[in-house]
Amino acid sequence: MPSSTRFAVAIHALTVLTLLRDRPSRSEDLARSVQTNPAVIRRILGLLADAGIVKTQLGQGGGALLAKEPEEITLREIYRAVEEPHLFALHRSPPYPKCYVGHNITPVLEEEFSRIEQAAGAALDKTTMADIAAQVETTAGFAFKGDLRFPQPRAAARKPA
Amino acid sequence: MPSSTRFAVAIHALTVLTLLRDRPSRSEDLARSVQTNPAVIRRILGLLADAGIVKTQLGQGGGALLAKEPEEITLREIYRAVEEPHLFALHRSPPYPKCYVGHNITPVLEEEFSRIEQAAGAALDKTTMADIAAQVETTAGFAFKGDLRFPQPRAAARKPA
DNA sequence: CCTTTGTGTGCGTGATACAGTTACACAAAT
DNA sequence: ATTTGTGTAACTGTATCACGCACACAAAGG
Repeated sequence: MPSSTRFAVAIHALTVLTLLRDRPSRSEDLARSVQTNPAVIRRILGLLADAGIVKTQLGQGGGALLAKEPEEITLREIYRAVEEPHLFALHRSPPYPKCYVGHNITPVLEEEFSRIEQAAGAALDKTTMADIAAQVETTAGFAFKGDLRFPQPRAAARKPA
Repeated sequence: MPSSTRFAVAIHALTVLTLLRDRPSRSEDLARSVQTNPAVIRRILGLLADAGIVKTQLGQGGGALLAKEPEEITLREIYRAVEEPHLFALHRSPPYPKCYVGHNITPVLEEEFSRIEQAAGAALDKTTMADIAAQVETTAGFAFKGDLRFPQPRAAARKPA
């Protein structure tokens, strides 16, 4: 298991953005859905923005939006944007060069790991954010109607006090 | 990148065992080739032994041996023996259940991650320790002749003092 | 212009996983 | 009985995270 949960959080946030389409999402609202701190969301959104996947609007009424169509955002792009590139680690310190194996194992491992990462990458390429959003709707059992049902949509729509 | 280098170290050690065939390898010698501490090697060998990949002989002249043929040891088995099972992590704490996305995203992520791990697993299954050993010999440019050329093969074969 | 809203970011904290290291009990061979 | 080598426990240092606070800056709207 990787130490980082950024990939899962990024997909979660992007799912919200996909469902809300043109309505900007604030980091505070995304954080509530993910159950984390707004700063964590902002950092991940920053990585996604660097990759051209999302864009953000400052100020009142602002927030994050998708920068391209959900059909064009693959899981591979997201992974590359928020996680370390390698799935497998090599030795911490280089192996003993005077040993037959130590001297020759590294390029073999690199080639082998690269081959497996390519296979995983191909699998990641098969799914887009449009697919994820559709799967979420299927899991929910009913189509998304524009309301995430956050408890406090902003201030208090139901709390007159 | 995963935090652990156990997979790479395990493949390295098993390559030595494959090349040496029936000669037991001591954790001290494996540690020198990998450039680490013998206890680290013993821990990893312990995991590989639990998985039935290696066996060890105690006492003088002892060490580690393969428990099965190199052609029957796949990278997938090795990975499973020494690493955490999951390539991707879910949220640290569960998402907000009252949110449409938070309530439904987890099973979608699990299914998607499982699909990708299967693809990686299939790629890992394609390579055996026999393949790795052969690739190391190719990289070396000459076949292994039974001598790893550790500097101090035990005591001192070349150091008369 | 000034207040409100919201992002971007730097810094400190605590938790966790890992490699590395030492030490020691136990098993096997001679 | 001595030597050799494994298995394992305990401890350390280090890196990576998520987390959370705080504050500067940008944009919108009165």
